Amino acid sequence: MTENLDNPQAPRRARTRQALLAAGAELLSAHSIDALSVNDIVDAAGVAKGSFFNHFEDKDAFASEIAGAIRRMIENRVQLSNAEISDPRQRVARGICVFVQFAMTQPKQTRIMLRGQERATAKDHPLNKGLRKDIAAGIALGKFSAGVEDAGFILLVGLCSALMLSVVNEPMRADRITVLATDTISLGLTGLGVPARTARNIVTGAVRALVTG
Amino acid sequence: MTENLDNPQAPRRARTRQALLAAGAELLSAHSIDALSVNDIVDAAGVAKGSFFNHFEDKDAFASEIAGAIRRMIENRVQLSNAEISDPRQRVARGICVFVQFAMTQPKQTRIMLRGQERATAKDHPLNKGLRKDIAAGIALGKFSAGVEDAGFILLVGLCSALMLSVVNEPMRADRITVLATDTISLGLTGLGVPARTARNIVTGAVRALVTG
DNA sequence: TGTACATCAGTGAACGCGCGTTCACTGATGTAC
DNA sequence: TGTACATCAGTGAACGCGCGTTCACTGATGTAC
Repeated sequence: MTENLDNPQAPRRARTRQALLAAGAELLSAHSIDALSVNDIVDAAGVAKGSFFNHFEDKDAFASEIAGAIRRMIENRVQLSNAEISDPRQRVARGICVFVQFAMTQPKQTRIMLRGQERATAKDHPLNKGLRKDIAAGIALGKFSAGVEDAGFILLVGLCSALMLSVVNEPMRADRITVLATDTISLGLTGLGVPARTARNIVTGAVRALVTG
Repeated sequence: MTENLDNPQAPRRARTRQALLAAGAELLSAHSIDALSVNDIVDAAGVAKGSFFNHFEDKDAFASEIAGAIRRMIENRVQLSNAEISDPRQRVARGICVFVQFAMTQPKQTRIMLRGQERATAKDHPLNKGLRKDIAAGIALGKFSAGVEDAGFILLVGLCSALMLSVVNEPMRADRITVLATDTISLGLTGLGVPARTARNIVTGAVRALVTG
């Protein structure tokens, strides 16, 4: 992105690049990169075949670029939404809310994200590191049960994925999604040892702040 | 399968078919069907290219056959393991244990199963119907909190997927998996409203009966 | 049991199509003065 | 501002390769008698 600002011919180049990325995001929401041809991509983008290789090494680099952009987008949103929040229970609830919100508003990007989820529980992923840190902090503060570091992590990651999957796969009105997310995240926190009523209050607040508002 | 018994030439035909399916299971555990060529498959199976089309309409039918066989296998195992169990809490715990066990012993099939999980939360899937029925029964009996039909379902489906993903992606000794599964499923039941200590007892019993034993 | 025949499944060469990739050319954009 | 030039990105025809699919042939298996 930075190089575009330095380069006086950026606008034209950037337009082509964006057209390709947008077409790719559209197509990849329905098919794996292996199921797509470069012809499919350039036809959808309305550019010549040769242009594809002006911008991307090959199909796989193209797909990685798109997946990476989506990942960075959601990482930013989670971090932003939790910047001023210190309570680990709230941080966890708000983080998952951001994902649900993303699934509601960007179903296509969400499908791409969910398809590449072989590494969803990998410990080196920034988002997973953050979640693990929040869980550890919650345990240290006595807000979560002792010893749930690993199991709690798996519970919450799974819950978040399954919730997003439901949102993008089942046609639902926004208010229905809000209720479902509130219920599901509350159960998750309850599982981690937060009293059921407290969990619900915390989650309701998070949903109000991030999804409804 | 039945036609093989009627057909006197079954053995030879069945052998070729099995070689193709076994090679497919191996290859599909690492790549999507779109990333594989028929050449890849017949080379791995050690049969001639033409034979592939004696047995399967095309690549997609071949992949469906393999995925379907895996799905039927796990459905059978879950049903068998719960045939004599009526307590919904136990049924849920044992069902998830069967999945974990499967992930431990059949990591390749598990990867194939997890890759095709776009429909993991679909309501018409037999396993999902069963899980929903168990949750409803648990609520009716007062064993699970009121109103957790949908949220509890999402929580448990997500937990089960994330647990399997961890098992196949992170190298772990069997005893570590046992502990992790026990912890995670316990948190899940706790989330659904089962008292933490009761949940742990139920899950420990299920794990003993199905994974350890 | 042995022989002649029928059926069936396996084989791999051959086909043409569509793919990823290249590159000489065109036209747009920016720069010098 | 206008003109000549340089640079850069877009274009699409052309390439050869590997793909999915077909099919005439071979050899294995089973049947008749």
